Amino acid sequence: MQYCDEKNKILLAGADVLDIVKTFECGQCFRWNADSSGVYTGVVNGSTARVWTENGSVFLCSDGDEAMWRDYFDLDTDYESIRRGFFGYGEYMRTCAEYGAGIRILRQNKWEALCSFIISQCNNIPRIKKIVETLCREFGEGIYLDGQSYYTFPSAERIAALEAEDLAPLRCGYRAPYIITAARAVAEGEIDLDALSEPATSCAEAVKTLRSLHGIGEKVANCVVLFSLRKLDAFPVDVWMKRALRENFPPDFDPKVLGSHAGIAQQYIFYYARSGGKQN
DNA sequence: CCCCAGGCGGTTG
DNA sequence: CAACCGCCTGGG
Repeated sequence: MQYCDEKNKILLAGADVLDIVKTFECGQCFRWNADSSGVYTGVVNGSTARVWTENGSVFLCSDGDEAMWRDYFDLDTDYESIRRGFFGYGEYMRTCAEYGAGIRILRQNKWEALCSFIISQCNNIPRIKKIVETLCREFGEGIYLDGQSYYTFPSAERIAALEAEDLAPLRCGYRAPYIITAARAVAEGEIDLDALSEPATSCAEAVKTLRSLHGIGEKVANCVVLFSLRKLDAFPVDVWMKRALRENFPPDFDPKVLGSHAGIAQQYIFYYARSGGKQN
C-alpha cells in the first residue's frame, strides 16, 4: 500500500490463520470489498480500513483503534486448534474443516449485524450488499479515505427516528418495517445487545430475546448471535445448511454434539457447501 | 409469463 | 407438530 502511512499499518496475523478472502467472502459480512489487486476496504465501527495479504502476512491500515481491530478479527482465539478439533466428526466434517482453514468469525458491530441479517432474508449476497450500502449512503455519515467517500453504518437511533416509508430508497420490500422495529427496540433499550453479548447470557437466551422482535426468526437470530454477540455455539441453519446436513450427516444428527464452538463448524460446512466443494 | 432467492409469521390439517 | 402461503424486489 503506497499511501498507507507506516504508523497506521499494523500486522494482524499470518495468512495461514487469517485468510481474508475466505473470511470476508464466506457470507458473514457485507461491507468488505476487494479491488483488482485483492486489497479489501471496509468500514467498521465508524472507521475505514484497508486489509491485504503481503508475503504471507495480513496487514491492516487504518486510523482507527488497533485494539478494536484485533478484537474485530478475534485474534486471541486459537482457530487452528478449534478447527482441528472438528477432524474427528467424520470424513465430511474433516473435509469442510480442512477446506475452511483460515476462516475466522468476525466480531461485528451488533446493531449492524442485526440490521444486515434482517435484510439478508430471502435475498442473495450481491443484493444484500447493495441494500446495506444504500442504507449507509442514505443515513450514515460520510468519511473520507484517500480522497474517496465512504459511509458509516447508521446508528439504531438514527433509523429508529424514521418510518418504514423512509426506507423506500433501499427497495428492501417487506423487510423495511422489521428494520424499524429492531432499530426502535435497540434505541429505546428494550433490547440490550451489549448485555446479550456478555458471556453470562447463553446462546439460547440471546436467540430467544432477539426472536421477540417481529421479523426475527430462528435463522436471523442465530446469525446475529454468532457473528456479533460472540456466542460460538450458535448454529444458523439456512437452506444451504439444511441440504448439507441432510446429505452428509445422519438424519438424527444434532449440531449440539459439535460443542461450544459449533458455530465455527457451521461456517466451515456452509463455506464448503457454498463453494460447491471446488478448489478455492 | 413463470420461478426462485441464505426467512418470517400466520393459517390450516 | 408439519405443510403450506403471501410477502417486496430483482434476476434468470
